[in-house]
Amino acid sequence: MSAAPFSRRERQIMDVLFRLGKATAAQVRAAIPDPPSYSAVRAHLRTLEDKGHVRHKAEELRYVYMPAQNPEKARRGALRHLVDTFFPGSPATAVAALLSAHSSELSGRDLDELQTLIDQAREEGR
Amino acid sequence: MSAAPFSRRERQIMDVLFRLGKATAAQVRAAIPDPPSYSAVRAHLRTLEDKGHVRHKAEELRYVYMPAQNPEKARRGALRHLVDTFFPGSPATAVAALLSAHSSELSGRDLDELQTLIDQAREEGR
DNA sequence: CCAGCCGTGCTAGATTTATAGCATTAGGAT
DNA sequence: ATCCTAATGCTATAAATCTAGCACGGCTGG
Repeated sequence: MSAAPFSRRERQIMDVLFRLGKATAAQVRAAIPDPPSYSAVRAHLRTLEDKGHVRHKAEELRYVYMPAQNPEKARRGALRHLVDTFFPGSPATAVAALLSAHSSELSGRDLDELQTLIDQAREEGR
Repeated sequence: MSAAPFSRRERQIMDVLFRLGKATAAQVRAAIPDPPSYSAVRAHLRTLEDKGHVRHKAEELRYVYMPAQNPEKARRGALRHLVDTFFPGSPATAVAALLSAHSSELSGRDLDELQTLIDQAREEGR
């Protein structure tokens, strides 16, 4: 369990990897707002790999790094953590906040799908 | 901008404060899974206060700490960060994931409110 | 009164994180 | 073949985090 927490830089790097899916050391560095040296990024990637949070493949003479954990699982964990700390006990508020923050970016099709989910929830809750 | 990053412990402590709203040093310590010494928690709270992330009130002879930032703003920031890193470019997926993860905990009234939000989004998107 | 119990402030030290620089290897071009 | 570029592995050191312990002050009960 223990959810091995990350240091500041490690957290930044893991976030980049989750966002990009996979990336070289240089790409990771480029995606960090206040980037440290290339060397430092590589060192962090190595230690993250040692700890089992990241893995790499050799690709075109380069190393391409990616999160070791199943992305879906990581997403669920992040969601749960966020709901627990910022919307404790009221997931509905979380959904509402998320929805209203992005309402203008949602397509009609998106809204249809959400509609379906809500209808399903009503079915279950009956 | 720069989103002043926290160290591992600082992050843990801030999360507890957001979850509880306000808490004494002892309560913060109790809420941390693998707690450091009471002294260490106090030291962290002090440095967090120096940096302006936390403030305290004297209450019943004790210090009660709370986040300095507007909780609503912090929530919005956390949501945006999560969507950006785990659901880049597809907020709809994020909403869907959140919704299906908690569908069983939502009351009929909750669902009504979400319904309203979706309807509003349709209006706007027209 | 005064001893014991909280609570705080502070400082010094251990531990972890973060960084840079150097050595080495592989490929591609001249 | 040899040089140049671009990548990796490693190690030493700088910087920040994390921690514990001690000193002090105020309340409270005997």
